[in-house]
Amino acid sequence: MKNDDGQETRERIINASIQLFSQKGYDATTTGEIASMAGVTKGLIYYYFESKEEILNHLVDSLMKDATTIAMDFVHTGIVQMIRDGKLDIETDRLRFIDGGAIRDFSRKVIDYYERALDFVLEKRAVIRILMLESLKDSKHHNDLFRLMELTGDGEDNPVFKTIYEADRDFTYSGDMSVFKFFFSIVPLINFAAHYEEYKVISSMSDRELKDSFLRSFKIIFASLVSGSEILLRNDKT
Amino acid sequence: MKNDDGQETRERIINASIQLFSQKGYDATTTGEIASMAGVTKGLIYYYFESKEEILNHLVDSLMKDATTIAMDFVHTGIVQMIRDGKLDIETDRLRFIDGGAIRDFSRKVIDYYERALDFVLEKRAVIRILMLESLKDSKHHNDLFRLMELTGDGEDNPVFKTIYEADRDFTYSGDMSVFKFFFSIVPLINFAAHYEEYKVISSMSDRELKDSFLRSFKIIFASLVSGSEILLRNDKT
Amino acid sequence: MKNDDGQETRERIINASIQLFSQKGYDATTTGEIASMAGVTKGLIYYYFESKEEILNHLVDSLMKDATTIAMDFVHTGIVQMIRDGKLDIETDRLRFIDGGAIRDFSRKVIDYYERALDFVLEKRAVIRILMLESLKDSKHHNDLFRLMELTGDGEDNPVFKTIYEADRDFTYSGDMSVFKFFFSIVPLINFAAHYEEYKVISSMSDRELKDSFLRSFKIIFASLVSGSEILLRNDKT
Amino acid sequence: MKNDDGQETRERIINASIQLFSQKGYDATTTGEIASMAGVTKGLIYYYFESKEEILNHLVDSLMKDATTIAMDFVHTGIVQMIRDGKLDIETDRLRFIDGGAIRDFSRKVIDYYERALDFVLEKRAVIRILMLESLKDSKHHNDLFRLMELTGDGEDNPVFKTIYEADRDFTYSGDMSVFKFFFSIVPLINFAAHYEEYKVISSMSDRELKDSFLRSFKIIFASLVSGSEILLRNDKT
DNA sequence: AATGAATGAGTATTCATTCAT
DNA sequence: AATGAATGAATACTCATTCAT
Repeated sequence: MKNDDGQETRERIINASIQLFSQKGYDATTTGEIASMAGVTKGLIYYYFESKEEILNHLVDSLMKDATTIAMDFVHTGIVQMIRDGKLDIETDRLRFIDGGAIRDFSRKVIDYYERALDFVLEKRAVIRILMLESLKDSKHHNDLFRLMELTGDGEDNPVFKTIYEADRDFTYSGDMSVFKFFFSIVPLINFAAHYEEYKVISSMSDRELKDSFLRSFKIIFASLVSGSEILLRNDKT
Repeated sequence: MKNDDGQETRERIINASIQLFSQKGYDATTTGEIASMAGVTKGLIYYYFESKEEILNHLVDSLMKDATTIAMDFVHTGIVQMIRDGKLDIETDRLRFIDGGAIRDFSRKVIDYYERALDFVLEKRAVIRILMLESLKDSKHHNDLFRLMELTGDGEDNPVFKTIYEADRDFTYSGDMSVFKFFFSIVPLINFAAHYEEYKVISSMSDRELKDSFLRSFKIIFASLVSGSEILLRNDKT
Repeated sequence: MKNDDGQETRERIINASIQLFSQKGYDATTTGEIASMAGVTKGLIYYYFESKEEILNHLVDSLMKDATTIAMDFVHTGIVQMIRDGKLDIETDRLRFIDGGAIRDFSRKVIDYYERALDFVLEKRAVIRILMLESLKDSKHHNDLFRLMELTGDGEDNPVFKTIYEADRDFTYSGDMSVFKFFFSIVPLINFAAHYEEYKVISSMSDRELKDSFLRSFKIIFASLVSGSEILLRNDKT
Repeated sequence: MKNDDGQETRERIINASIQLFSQKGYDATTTGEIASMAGVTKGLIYYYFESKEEILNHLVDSLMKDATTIAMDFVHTGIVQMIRDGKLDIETDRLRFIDGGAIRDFSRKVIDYYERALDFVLEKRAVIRILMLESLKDSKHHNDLFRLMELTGDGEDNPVFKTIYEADRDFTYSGDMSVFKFFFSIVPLINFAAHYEEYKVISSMSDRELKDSFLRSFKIIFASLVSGSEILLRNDKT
């Protein structure tokens, strides 16, 4: 198959890989299958990519890059801006707001952000599956799921943190906050996307209903964190 | 290596498989690796199992069986007993309790159950990882993760449901309740187990601290469902 | 070893397979042996054929196709033509000729055909061996030997029969005729080819002598069927 | 399965082997299949036989022994006796009889012998198949089919020959006679037995009809050899 | 850009055979 | 006589990758 536009061929290889990797897993997918689904010869794959693994890396890295962009945007328009406006102050293990209006403002921003993130992971759900599969294995992408968390977290080396860090040097999350955020916020989001198709079938809901239902659940969760003028996770036994 | 008790050999094959499948995934694990880790010859594997896949099936099926036992136990000592005692009534989309004492009673039972489930998934975390990996693929075990959910759910054909159903014919969960329970209760639990080792490393917590932190998060979540004399998921926008 | 014309490589695989299958039998031949005799790698065999069995199928099917062509040719230039010329009439269990000249004419054609068939099976004797081996087994080719017989026989579904059938609707062979034709005409021919090499050694004859001797035997057999103005197999006890 | 009479167990192994070897061929039959069909463990087979090949050897050797007995009997009661009685003289390329009565006598004996041989090969048809399969391969039993022919033939080393040889030192068959006897007498007989089941199906004849039909064919063949006071195969072109 | 022939190391599985009990 | 666990070499087949054109 001759093609003037090499980019389109490359796209076809990528899309075939996404579909196959997300269905059968990386290991169980053969280059032959990718080739035939993409409508190219096996040899041609090696013109565009150095190896099968390089295709995987490309997929995951692209996803991580897009995710970073979204997270960065939230941090900037949300947290950093509120700090600069004097509406928010980050203490050792909690975020302190100037008043009830600031909390409502922040809450809206967080929920908006979560909704945007939800749209993103649903759109990219095939790659999300691949990421989940690979993050469970001893692979190069073993830690990518955690890197997603750290995107809004407290690692020295991630760009989002650096942004926050520069805005307020005292920022740090408590351990509880981190656990909560990861396992009851990011993990549900990622898993919702990863298992979307199958869950939709067994739930008999429409796309709209399902998405709304999931967001309602998140709001309940989130509301449970907001109390009075604080967002907190107390270290004393509740 | 001769061995009178073939069962021990079989166990060694199973344990090696658990370790390898959970580390590298089923597809990337070779029978040669299983054999050498189990200290047996490749041929012997096929004396005990019909195929590599049959080993996987065995692992997953065992896990599902154990999980069912735990869930059944909770339903019996928790829900069914309270209904029989007249302390709990199950309505269309909520559980209604006779008084505050009944709620505290029930809450304790749920949290105890979650803790027991947590101990279980942590102990079996290697197999949980395998289950997660396989449930993401188009495999025989594609739906096993959902079957875990349905264990305390409302399918006509699962043993736990049948038990509840006999106790109260009107029982049913709302769609929201199901989404919440799956994505913000089971999914975090499963993922906590699956990513336990790696999370522990990056969190720098001890086993005890980590487990307690996770349970505290769950309690917050759970508390947000309890209100007055009801446990509910409201269908109106919150 | 690169080769522009893949067909030549394919031929080498086919020829090696013929040699090995006919010597050791299909089951006892390994793909490794085929590869090394053909001077290719094991993997390449699977580039040209889907499986070892597909090679076998190809060999046998080719032989059957060639045999069909030869049989068809005989039917056309022999039987059908004589019927059209009014020299031959086919009755229920015998062929009736118009006169002695017609019989001599027909006899010459049958013997010529048998000689051509003999040349064919001798040339293809390696594949004939394979066919015999497989037709003795519960394999896909279990009935191919009989299909050879039916090529000039009376099945509704074979092309030769259809040709004759169109020429004379009353045509049918008696059971005796069929037994005779198969076991004392086709079977000797096929076995002559299949055991040719070994028989030649123990008989100490040259190719020419052996072939002539075999044909003389056939002529005696054939002559015993021709009597008066008929070719027949009587149903009364001889 | 415990068994007091080891012989019966041995028989079960033999019978299972006959059935399986004749259906799938020696190479494609596994010791596991033999064991399960015989109702014994794999290990036990090696108590009774040194190897899988030894089972095959046993089957074929038994058949050859029985066949030899039948052939010997014919030679004694047929040929040798007639020679001793002065009714038959064996010349270079023909058998010369004293008169028409001697021919009828001899013919009856030959046909009786063929009929007995037919009963024998039909009874042993499973082993005959195995013999045919093996005689087509480069195996230990490569020449066993020819050894069957030589049983009434002219090899220095076979017991039947020795008997005839001692009765008349001038005995020898012409090449033609040998070709005829092998390919149009023994080969049809053996093939009739080997393909019996399948041929029966496609011919729609009963056992009785089929056997009679085959014998009638043989009689026609045989009659064509008997002419005047001689049984001959002429070396001049017929 | 694209093809398709070719490679070779690897993979699950099989199987005749052994052997301690 | 009989079992069943164990072996290890072999087997059909796969697949990521290379490369000349």
